[in-house]
Amino acid sequence: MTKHYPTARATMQEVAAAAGVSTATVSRVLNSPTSVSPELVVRVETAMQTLGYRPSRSARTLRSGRSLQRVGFLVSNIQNSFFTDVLKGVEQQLVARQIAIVVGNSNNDIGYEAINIELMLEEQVSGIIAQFTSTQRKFYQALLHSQAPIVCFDHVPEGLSLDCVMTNNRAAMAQATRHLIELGHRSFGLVGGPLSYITARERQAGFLDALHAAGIGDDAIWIENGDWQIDGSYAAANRLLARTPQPLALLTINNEATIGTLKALQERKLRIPEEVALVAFDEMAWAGAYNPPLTVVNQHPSYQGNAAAELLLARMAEPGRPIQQVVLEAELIVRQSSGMLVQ
Amino acid sequence: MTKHYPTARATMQEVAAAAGVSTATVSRVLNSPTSVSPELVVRVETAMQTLGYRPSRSARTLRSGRSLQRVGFLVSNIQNSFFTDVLKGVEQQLVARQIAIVVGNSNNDIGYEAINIELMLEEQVSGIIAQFTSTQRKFYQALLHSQAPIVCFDHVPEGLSLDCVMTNNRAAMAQATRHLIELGHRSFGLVGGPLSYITARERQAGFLDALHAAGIGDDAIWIENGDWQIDGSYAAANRLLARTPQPLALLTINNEATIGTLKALQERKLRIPEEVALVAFDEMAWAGAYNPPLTVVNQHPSYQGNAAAELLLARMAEPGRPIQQVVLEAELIVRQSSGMLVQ
DNA sequence: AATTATCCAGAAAACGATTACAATTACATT
DNA sequence: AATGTAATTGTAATCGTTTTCTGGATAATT
Repeated sequence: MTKHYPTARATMQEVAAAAGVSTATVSRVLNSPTSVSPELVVRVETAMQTLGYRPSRSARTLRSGRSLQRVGFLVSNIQNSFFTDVLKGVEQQLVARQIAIVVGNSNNDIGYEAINIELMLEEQVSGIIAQFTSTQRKFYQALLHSQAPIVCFDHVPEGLSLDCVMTNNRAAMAQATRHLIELGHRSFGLVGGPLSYITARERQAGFLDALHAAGIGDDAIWIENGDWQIDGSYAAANRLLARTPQPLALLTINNEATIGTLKALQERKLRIPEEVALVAFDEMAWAGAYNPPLTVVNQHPSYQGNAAAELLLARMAEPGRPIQQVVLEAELIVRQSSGMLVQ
Repeated sequence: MTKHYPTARATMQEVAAAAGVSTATVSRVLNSPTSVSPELVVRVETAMQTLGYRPSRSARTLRSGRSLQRVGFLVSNIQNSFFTDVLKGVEQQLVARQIAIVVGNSNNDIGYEAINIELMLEEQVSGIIAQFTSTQRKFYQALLHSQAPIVCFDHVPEGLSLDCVMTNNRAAMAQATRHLIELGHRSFGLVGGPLSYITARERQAGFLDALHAAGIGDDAIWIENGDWQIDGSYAAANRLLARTPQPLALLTINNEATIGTLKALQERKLRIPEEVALVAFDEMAWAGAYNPPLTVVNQHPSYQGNAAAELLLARMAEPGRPIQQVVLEAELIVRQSSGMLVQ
């Protein structure tokens, strides 16, 4: 008994003919089976089975207007594990609901981002989950006017009110810094990010909050900002290490900054945590396998993805609902790079 | 002079009316502008501009049958950087051509993979670039019968003939092993993968090729196979390290195996490369920032993505063309984890 | 028993594009 | 001047669904 795989795609017409009903009935079986007599339901369903019927999304979307079935996922760098971790969370929520995900990767380029946005709108995505490349509102005018439901994560462009999910960045960074203080470190460096991003500003503020609260003087605080990416952070870390006394306790602003910093440390043959202690923002698959294992701030990215998907679904279902922000607390995972109280 | 953003989406009808032409002409301006008089082209184009017209992909796809505009990208684990690196390469090729990418992540689960495949087929993707979760043909019958153009990368399920792009795995692993031999190492371990995958078998074969060619006896060769993933590889590495004399030269079968192995090494406080030398399969963003920097085999994933996209485009354009395999040579990036000739 | 309400299924009109075909025009050829 | 040809443009059918509207059958109410 071999299963039958039709060569060409069967249409609703053919299913209707095979079941001896009208296409309207087939459609009803698909969309609201309760409104069709049980007898016909089975007849139609077996017809669908044997013909290997698969409804055309294009036709559905075209006819019904709404396309509850396609969602865009836009990020600045698809190679960054934070974003793919979020994507996984989004996927979990959406695939179960038969919603396809269209990905767009701007690769940190506003131009590509614009192309991707256009593409998504043409695709008639019913919503977009985005980590925008820029903080400037002007780049998103067209998107905003398209009326598409949007959920941001990581950061929201200046002056826009949108649903979003974020980490409590200030508290997270403060906690990480406090951890370093409690370990007895006395001078502190931050490999930061571009201050045009609220995310970078908040994390920096958290860093300073903790330091000032502990009465650490400004002469023991160094900050160099990179560009969220490996190379820029590598340069920033090098600037920092060149003018900084050791021992030093270092924090990084995100996962790529961590890699750049590690590279700089590695090249300068500085020992972690003896000469330079480190707490990294963002958990990474290999953080526990690093030598030494890295103490990190975990933003729970896949959970953020879940939350973003839920927000989007809610917004799509009820466009008029109030704008909502979901703020998640991060978790400090203490490993060895931050140094130890007892050596 | 503010740009006009229409609230509701304009249709081709409206554009036609605004430009004082028929919808056929508007369509032609879109699809083969040369067949329309220049004068009308500009009239139509300005009408599209002012109305903010954006063609409906659903309608296009429905009417034209072909949907040259949507491609599926299916992987077993979207969190694995090798796959996202490939995705980036695919993206580069496709977005420029206005083709959207629908991602599917099976998360190493055949069931989820099947759901994703169904979803993609419903989406009427015009082709699929896939890194299949299983090697067993039976899981892909429905997909195959759908007639959708498919390009595999990483591996091809048993007994299927499909376009694909792969690394010359055997040669790559042999080269890596030879590197270790030349460095003077004398016993060798492999943290391998499931041998049901041709990819794992080939890499293992390359490992043995080089060893046998150098006259290394079987008593100096250890192999433990994991599951391509971190945890399984961690366990395999632990088995290996438990029954292996040091010094040892180790190879890993992929990036996740590397992380698992590193974790095991780290826990056992084994020094790299003094006690255990290491060559890792797959370049990773942080490989050069590890302590010590990791010698790796680089598969050029984003280039593989480019190639896969090109293959798919070619197949979509000409379904009858002969099946083609693209085999890429990998590159050994020598850093410090493999040990040094001169200490 | 007559009337009304309820339910179910079909007919047919959309949705927004593409495209075969027909019609018009302009131009070249004789 | 008449005819043929090529280049443009328009008309209308069509893609595969959903959905409104309508009719007929059955059940419920009086």
